[in-house]
Amino acid sequence: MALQFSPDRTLAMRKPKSPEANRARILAAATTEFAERGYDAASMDAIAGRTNTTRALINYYFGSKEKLYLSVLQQAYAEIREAENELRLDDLAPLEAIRRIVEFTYDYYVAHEYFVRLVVSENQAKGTHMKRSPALRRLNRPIVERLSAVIERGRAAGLFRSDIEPLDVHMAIAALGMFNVTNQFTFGTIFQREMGAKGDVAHRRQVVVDIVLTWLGSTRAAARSRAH
Amino acid sequence: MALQFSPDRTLAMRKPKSPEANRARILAAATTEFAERGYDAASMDAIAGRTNTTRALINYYFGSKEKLYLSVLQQAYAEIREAENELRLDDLAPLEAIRRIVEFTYDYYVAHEYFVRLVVSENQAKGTHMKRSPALRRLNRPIVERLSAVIERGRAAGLFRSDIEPLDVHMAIAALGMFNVTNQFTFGTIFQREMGAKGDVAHRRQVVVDIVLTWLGSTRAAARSRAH
Amino acid sequence: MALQFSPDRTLAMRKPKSPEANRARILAAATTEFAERGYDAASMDAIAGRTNTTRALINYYFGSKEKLYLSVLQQAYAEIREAENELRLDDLAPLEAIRRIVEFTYDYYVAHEYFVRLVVSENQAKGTHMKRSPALRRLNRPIVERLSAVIERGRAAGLFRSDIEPLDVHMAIAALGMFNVTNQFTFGTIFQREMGAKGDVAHRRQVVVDIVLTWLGSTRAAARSRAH
Amino acid sequence: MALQFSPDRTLAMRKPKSPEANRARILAAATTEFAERGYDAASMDAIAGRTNTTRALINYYFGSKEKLYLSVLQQAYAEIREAENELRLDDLAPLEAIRRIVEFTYDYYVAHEYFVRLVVSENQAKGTHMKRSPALRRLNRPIVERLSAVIERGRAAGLFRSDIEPLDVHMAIAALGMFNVTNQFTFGTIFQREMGAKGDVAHRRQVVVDIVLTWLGSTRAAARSRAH
DNA sequence: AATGAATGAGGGTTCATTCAT
DNA sequence: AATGAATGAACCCTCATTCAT
Repeated sequence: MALQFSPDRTLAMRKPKSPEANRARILAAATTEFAERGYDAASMDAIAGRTNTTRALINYYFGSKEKLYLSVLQQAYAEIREAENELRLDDLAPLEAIRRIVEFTYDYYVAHEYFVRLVVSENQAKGTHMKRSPALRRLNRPIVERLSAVIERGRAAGLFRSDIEPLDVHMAIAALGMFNVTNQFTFGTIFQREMGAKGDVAHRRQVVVDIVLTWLGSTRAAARSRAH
Repeated sequence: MALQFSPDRTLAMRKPKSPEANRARILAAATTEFAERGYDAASMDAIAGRTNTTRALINYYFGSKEKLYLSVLQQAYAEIREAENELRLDDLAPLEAIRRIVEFTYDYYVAHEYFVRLVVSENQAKGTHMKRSPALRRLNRPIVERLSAVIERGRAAGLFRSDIEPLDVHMAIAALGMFNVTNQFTFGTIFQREMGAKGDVAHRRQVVVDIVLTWLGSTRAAARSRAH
Repeated sequence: MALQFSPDRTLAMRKPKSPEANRARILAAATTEFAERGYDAASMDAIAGRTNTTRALINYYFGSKEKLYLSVLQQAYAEIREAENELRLDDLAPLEAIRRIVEFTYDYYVAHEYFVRLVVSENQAKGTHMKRSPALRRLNRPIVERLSAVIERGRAAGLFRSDIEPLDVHMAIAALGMFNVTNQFTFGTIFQREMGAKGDVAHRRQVVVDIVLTWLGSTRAAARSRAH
Repeated sequence: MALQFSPDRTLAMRKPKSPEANRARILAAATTEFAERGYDAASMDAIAGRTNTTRALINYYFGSKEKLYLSVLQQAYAEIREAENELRLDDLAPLEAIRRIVEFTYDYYVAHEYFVRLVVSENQAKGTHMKRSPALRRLNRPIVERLSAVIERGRAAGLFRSDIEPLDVHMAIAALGMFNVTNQFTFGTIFQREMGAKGDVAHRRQVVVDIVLTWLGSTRAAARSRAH
């Protein structure tokens, strides 16, 4: 997904022929702006500026700031869902499949920081806008079903603990991957460590793989002892 | 520890006697406002409204919106640092000490959501304001040193792996605890699970304890096999 | 006579076959909108919305907002003129004929509030648009001629005073009937009395009949004494 | 009440010393604008322009367009109430007192067209704003009480009919006086008669006096015969 | 030490109209 | 004959800040 447009490409055309392209350009610019500044602070003018159009045109296409924002959110989720569909987990042994899921997720967040920022932004807004959009409320990310299937295979092979909920595994993967992006500035500053797409990404990703696989693969006995 | 602690602790009192109290009230109101809406979207007027004062007075006390924000951030970090200082880890066995750290961190985030929101907000702003404040750039949170000491004790006792960096442990603890708060709205909506201070907090906290202790306590051999 | 007649009589039908029908639908919707909000505040978009067409189409049919408005005004006057033509005054004794005129006028205003609102609106605009339309400037409402004829009959029969101008009679009838509709909200609120189509319409109409007939029927001597 | 300001008087002063004067100037300008164009069509910018200030300042003083409008309405009603208080009806015989009330009302509307236009405008808006203002909802215009007292005196003296409600008398007076102003443009155009403050004001006012006095003074028997 | 007054900039949205097709 | 696309202007309101007192 190309978020960075060369402004020159569109500067000349006053009246773009295709409204589809216009819509897409606005959506891309809005994605950047909303990801960059959050819903409230994002400016319709800034979005217009990024696309060489006007606020009026944006409202013509999307109706309002909130509707535009919801379109952005919807597309962002659609994109990650699409990417998740590309994973070929059935070809891999359970352990390798988990590793792939973790690495995919970790890398996706690093490569698509805008997605992470949008999700964070929506959470900072307490999910206000998501609540109002039936389409977004109905969202479900297939990654958890895939994850469940892999875990089931692993359990059948005696490789994974059976007292761990797949959703908790997903949460751990998401949390550890997101944190790398969401907290890169404060964490980086306070602990002097490069985060996000900077520094030793491979190492930090490997740590997450390690955490998740260790957890999933530990024996039940050990788990019991940890719980008092 | 009091759950759901509100920073706006002086909202009830109307006309404070001293300028000190005035300053404190403004700081408390600003904490709430900045946490609630983020830096850009926060309104000086709203802060004034929460304190029965005026925008002019706030500028008189703090100089500008950004300086006020930095004061808020500084105090928020000072408060968690203080709380971390209360932990009495030396009295505990390594394993129990780690458990206490994880639970403390998890609970602190749940109870002090405003702190989490401020940190997220500053990261969404890419650390812009933190960078400009020498005091904040010099921030250090003692928790990592305490954590290091505990891990060292655990290693000496042959309980913990020795190839894990304490900072990575802290990151895992912070990530898993923060995610519970930061992503409660989207995650909750998409996966139909109560997050944050709602739902089965104890279970979710126990999951985090389990993840961290399993990881720390796994054998080196197992770890080696996981890294290809 | 149908009380509460709505000009928006075709709102239900969706896609009309002929451009004629389209024009009529737009006119009806425009009547409602202009009556409801006044010329300036009326929105071409709202009119388009009421007809499931677009602003562009309306301009295509009518040329501009003002031309549309003038068409609306013209039709509104044409309609009351038509209704006035239905009165069969020659069959009635002078006194009864006057009563019928008063009651017709009073009821017409109550039932066709949109007409009253359009007239008021045009007056609030100081007749700007009417002035520009030759057709509207040439408007004549036959009611006054009919009224004159009745008064003449009444005078010949010695029933009515002869020093009263028919136009003043018409003005009194119109004023008293219009006020009931035009000032229903402020008058109703301030004096706690239901106005317009609500409350005791029959009583209020009877008051107007009483006023007009008393005035017309009073003796010249009495009138002279009243004028100092 | 001076609605027409010489703009020169205030053009030089950038920062008026007295906020009171500023408030008054804005209120005066707003009165003119709202009376001229109605609530919806009135422009905050135009009001600002009339006072050499800015929209922001007006909002600073009045909070919003609607609050400003309500202040205008309130002042307009306060002014007519004040004027009504100046009437010295007790010194006059009942018949003369009624004549004075009719003439006062008629003249007030002619001289204070802005008041009539505001009232009409609020009615065109269906009383929306008045409903929201407790102060305006509580309005009562003392003229009706004065009128009642005079009518009572007249009845006691055997001069007036006793089956007429004072409120209906007030309504007739108001209706006939208002119509002269409110419908001056359409009525004038259609019937070629000067209305409002133009033409033979004295004659038209005398007609209203005649109508009201004739009605009030007619015998009961006559009235009975008119009601079928 | 403290504050009411004032303001320029920018916020999102609605508007009537134009124009190429 | 009819319409989707596009736009510049104007709409009301909120903002953080300045300044005289």
